[in-house]
Amino acid sequence: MTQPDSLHYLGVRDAIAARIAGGELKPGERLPSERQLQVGGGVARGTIREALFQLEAEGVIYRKDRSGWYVSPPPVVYDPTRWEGFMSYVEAQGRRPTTETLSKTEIACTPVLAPIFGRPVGAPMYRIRRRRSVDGRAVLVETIVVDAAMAPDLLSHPLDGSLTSVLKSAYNIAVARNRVDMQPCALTRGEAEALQVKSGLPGLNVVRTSYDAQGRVVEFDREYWRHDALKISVDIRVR
Amino acid sequence: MTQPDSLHYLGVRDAIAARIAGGELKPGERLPSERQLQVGGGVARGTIREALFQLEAEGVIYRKDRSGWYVSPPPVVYDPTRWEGFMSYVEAQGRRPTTETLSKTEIACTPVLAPIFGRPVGAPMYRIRRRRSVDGRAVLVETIVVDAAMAPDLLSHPLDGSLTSVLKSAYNIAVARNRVDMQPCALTRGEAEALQVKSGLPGLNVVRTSYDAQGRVVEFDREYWRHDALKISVDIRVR
DNA sequence: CTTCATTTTTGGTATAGACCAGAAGGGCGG
DNA sequence: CCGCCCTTCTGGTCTATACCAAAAATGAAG
Repeated sequence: MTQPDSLHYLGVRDAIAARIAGGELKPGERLPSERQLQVGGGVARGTIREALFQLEAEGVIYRKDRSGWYVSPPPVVYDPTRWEGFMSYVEAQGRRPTTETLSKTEIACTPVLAPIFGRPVGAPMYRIRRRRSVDGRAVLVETIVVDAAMAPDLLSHPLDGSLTSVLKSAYNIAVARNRVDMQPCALTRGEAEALQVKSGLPGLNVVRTSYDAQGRVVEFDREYWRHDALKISVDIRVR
Repeated sequence: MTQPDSLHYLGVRDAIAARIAGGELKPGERLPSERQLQVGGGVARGTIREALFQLEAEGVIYRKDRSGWYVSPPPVVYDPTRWEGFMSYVEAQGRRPTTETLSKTEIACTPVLAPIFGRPVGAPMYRIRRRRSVDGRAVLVETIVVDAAMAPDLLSHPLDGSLTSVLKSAYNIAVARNRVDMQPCALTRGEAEALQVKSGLPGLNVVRTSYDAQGRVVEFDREYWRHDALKISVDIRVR
């Protein structure tokens, strides 16, 4: 798989990357349109797009559907072992976090959820869907499930902040253990729509299960992140 | 960004995905060629490729340059907080790990490495480049740097196994702390070539810094993973 | 000023055709 | 049997064109 350095789209890619690295185009700024990038220099739009796709995979640029290509802001650093919640760690990095609650409903425990929570199928659960943004750009959508028996009337509390602190202050439920799974994925229909990206774009699937001191599942959370919005950082002392 | 379900390439994608999910095509098996997938049903090769790219992003299939598309094997689970080394945790999952040493050289400490190791620029260091595979498929390339003063004559030891255990048994150096950073990236020229993938494909960049009990940097390791080869899993007790 | 409808621009999808370099396979000669 | 060459197949790149739907810009009307 040797590469001859002479591929057309790689040249286009590097030219654009240079303009970004050189500060000519700043984070959040819009790139010239694909047709403008052709300039007339005998390059097909498909070739321009190939270059843009590469930069997108690198996290250098992102797109808004039918609006244009934009320079990506720096990613948020996330340490799964330190659990302060989205709002505080984004703020700690000098960024502006926001949360929107997309829906909150009471559901019946499904066959998938039952073994996770150790509760019978049909038991009442709360499901909360939220979208979280950094500096106005949506970076993740999440679906949280909580056992209704542990936190009755949860949905009447404010849900646009830290759910963990609501559970602690209103129900005296403390998280003692966290299990986090992460895997690259493609964003499908539902998540892509909520993140306002094209379906099929790469993303990161983060599944977090929180347990209390008795080992009961407090919170089951599935998050879909934009692949370019996150940087994972873990610092551990070996026992 | 509503999507009308009627897009041609999504239909093609789902048809192929169904054949894989249905067991007609098994992990490691080769898909029919792009031109064969056109069948004559009035679909352009570009549309077929669009569908294949999506499945690739999802980790369902992967490609070998100019050879064909293949069904992906399941990913390896990796827990950055548990540090047994590549060989043992891959084996523990019933897979066959292999390591090749691509190069091993003594280098002078660079301006980038100097502050990491707390050593002057020009100090002798060892640099080891390795490629690691699972069941015969290359999944990562890594570049390890070790301070030569801490592990004199390191390069004469066998390097195709666990480096950590070599450091421990031969030099009595134990890792007390690990720092791991992970970020989605695009695989560039060098890594892509070593992994035998096309340059620009998405990957995961893992940077691990290991410290001993005195806080000295024992090992600085930069890994580039295929994006579809890895699943990250962390389990932590909250203090 | 705001509001609403229209036009323009933009990226998204799709077709068709072309050529290339590398992989794979077959056959030939040793 | 092995090794080498040549052909075939395959994905990789690129051009050119076309049409669509959504976003953005524009302009008219209130």
